[in-house]
Amino acid sequence: MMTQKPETTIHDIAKALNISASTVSRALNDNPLIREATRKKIKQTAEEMGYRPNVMAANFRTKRTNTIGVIVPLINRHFFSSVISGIEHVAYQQGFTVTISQSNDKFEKEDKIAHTLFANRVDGLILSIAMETQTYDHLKLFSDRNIPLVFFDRIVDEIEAHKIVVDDFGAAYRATQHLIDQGRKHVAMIGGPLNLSIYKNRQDGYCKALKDAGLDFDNSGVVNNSLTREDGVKAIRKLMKAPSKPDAIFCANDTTALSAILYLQENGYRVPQDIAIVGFSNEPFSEVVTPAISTIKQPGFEIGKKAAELIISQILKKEKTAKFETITMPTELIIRKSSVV
Amino acid sequence: MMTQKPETTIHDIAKALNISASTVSRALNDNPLIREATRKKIKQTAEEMGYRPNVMAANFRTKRTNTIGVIVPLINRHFFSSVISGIEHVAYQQGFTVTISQSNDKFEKEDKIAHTLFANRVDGLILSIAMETQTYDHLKLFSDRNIPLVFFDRIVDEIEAHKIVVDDFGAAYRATQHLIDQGRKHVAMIGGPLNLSIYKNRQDGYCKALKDAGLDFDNSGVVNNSLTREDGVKAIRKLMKAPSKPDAIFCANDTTALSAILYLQENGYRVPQDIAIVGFSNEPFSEVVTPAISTIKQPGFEIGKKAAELIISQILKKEKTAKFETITMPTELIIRKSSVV
DNA sequence: TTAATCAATGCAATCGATTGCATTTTTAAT
DNA sequence: ATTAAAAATGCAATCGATTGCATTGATTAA
Repeated sequence: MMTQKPETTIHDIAKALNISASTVSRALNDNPLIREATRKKIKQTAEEMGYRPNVMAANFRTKRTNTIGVIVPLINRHFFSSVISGIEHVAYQQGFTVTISQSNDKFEKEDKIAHTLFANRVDGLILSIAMETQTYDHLKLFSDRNIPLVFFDRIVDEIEAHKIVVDDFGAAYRATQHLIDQGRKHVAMIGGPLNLSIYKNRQDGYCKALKDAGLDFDNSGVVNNSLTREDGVKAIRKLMKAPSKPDAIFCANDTTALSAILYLQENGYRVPQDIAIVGFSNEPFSEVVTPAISTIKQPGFEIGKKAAELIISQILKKEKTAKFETITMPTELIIRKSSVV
Repeated sequence: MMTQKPETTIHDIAKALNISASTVSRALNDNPLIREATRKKIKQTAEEMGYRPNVMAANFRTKRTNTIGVIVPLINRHFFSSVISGIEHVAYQQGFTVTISQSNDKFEKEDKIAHTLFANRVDGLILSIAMETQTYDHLKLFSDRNIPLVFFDRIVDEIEAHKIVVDDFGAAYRATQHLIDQGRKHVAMIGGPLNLSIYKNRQDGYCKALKDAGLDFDNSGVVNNSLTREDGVKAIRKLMKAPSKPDAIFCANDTTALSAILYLQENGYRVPQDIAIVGFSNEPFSEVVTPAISTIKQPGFEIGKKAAELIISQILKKEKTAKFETITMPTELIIRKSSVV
């Protein structure tokens, strides 16, 4: 079999042209110190010799990897994969590489991944924390050493960093208000774990809307769970067994909204006539279910783009003085059949 | 502000313990040459000194990155994100990092990404090629240098490598046969670009099923396009304008199946009564649309796991002699309402 | 023409871990 | 106790690109 031909290095090029390796290095990096003619000749020779820069050597020397780490709860989830897609889009344009991991909503895995990415010297980290996560030492690892950090969606208040969120409170408020506008009096809610601010905010928005409308807020009208398809079924079952049945439900995601709709239909209720439903996130299925699910659209791709832009600008600028900002991306209440008779 | 405290290196540890750096290095890597007691002491000191290995230095020296590159057409696509999820799952267990890029189905981007990943010295590459891709020099880059390569789904016949596919031919055959079993006589097809073998195979399976059933194969009964939602609408419109209207349609993906269903419903046709539909891929929405779409389920997560296993085993074993195999993963025809009256 | 200035290029150290080979220490056997 | 064998550790080169500083060559002003 063929033996690996050894890679050509800048030293080989230098030798071939009878110049020094430093000049070659500078020329290839378009350093203005090098004369145009020299640069041209060097680049041409490099081309001819099939030179491929050894990125690892450069990274090692410069202490930069041009790599952005990303941790999401689950890659295989429309919102998150959209965000990743946006991140990758921007990162690629700027010459960065994106390394992706999923926490599976487990703290332990998130912790290990963070350490791995740290050890791999990613230039920055973009993440949305796991449902389980309640302590943040693994993230302080980054912030303590001034490695840029950007949170999106599921953010951490305790750590100073750029954060990208949507106006969960406002969106939930408008969703609930919309249900009330439809004449509903008993608006229940299926909510997520309250240690995550997004779910807390959605719930607060829901409560505020009820209060502002002068509707009684009855605690039994809210069920919190982890928002899976199965948990959704348990939740809707519980809600329908309560003494005062709801005539509308605001769900903290579309998955549980779907659970609710299917359960209700199977049990002889009509959606939206008997019970109106609004979800959150605008999953691809929401548009095509019958009835189509009214929901809050979150701009996943844009969030990803913004996150990448923020982290790259932090990576590139030396000044670590930057004020950290929390950016709120716009949402849109999409009204479909599930909430309007 | 605080100044960056310099990282501790193995030399620092060596100095602290008055031993050599090589011993430290070996101890930390659990090299059996080092005595148990020594190892223990070293590890403890490393811990105390807050030692963090410089992965870049190690990578540079060992010429391995423990990184697997992945290129998919679009991250934000259920099948692909499922595969990625599977890849990440296995890679993580084995201590590998996964770098992900999307080609957006553009050859040019795929080409650039491949070069970037190559320059970054990924230990292996897993990919599903872009619709546009017709030449493979950017992939030979890897195969020529014995860098493991695994194709999945959209494979390349011209390059020797492990390949993971599903039995597109058989699945399409069964899907078509299923439609014929329902008494349909004019089964049309919405197909993909034929330069991709998966679409070629699906089309061949469809044709074979028609022939075996003694049904006339009428060329006007097939429309090929790039299988987007919009193209699906164009395709179904074209099919319905043809002189002999179909009474069933096999679609090469669920997206176009959905296009067809929505178009037909808007235009007064009943699905499945007037026209039966079968899709391909089992997208999340397919189950919940009305009517639910009959489709072929592809095990994305499993494909990802298998791909990762294959590439890692290649990376770890020195022998480059391995016979390349093409693994066919099982599919399942899921019969739902869209094809059965 | 000569010194002074600026533009190009070269020298050599450096980044931190790994590893083949040499050397020392320990263990076992006589 | 002595030596051979085995086990543990150390030495020093190495990976390839980068970069501060030194040096050379070219240009300009006096």
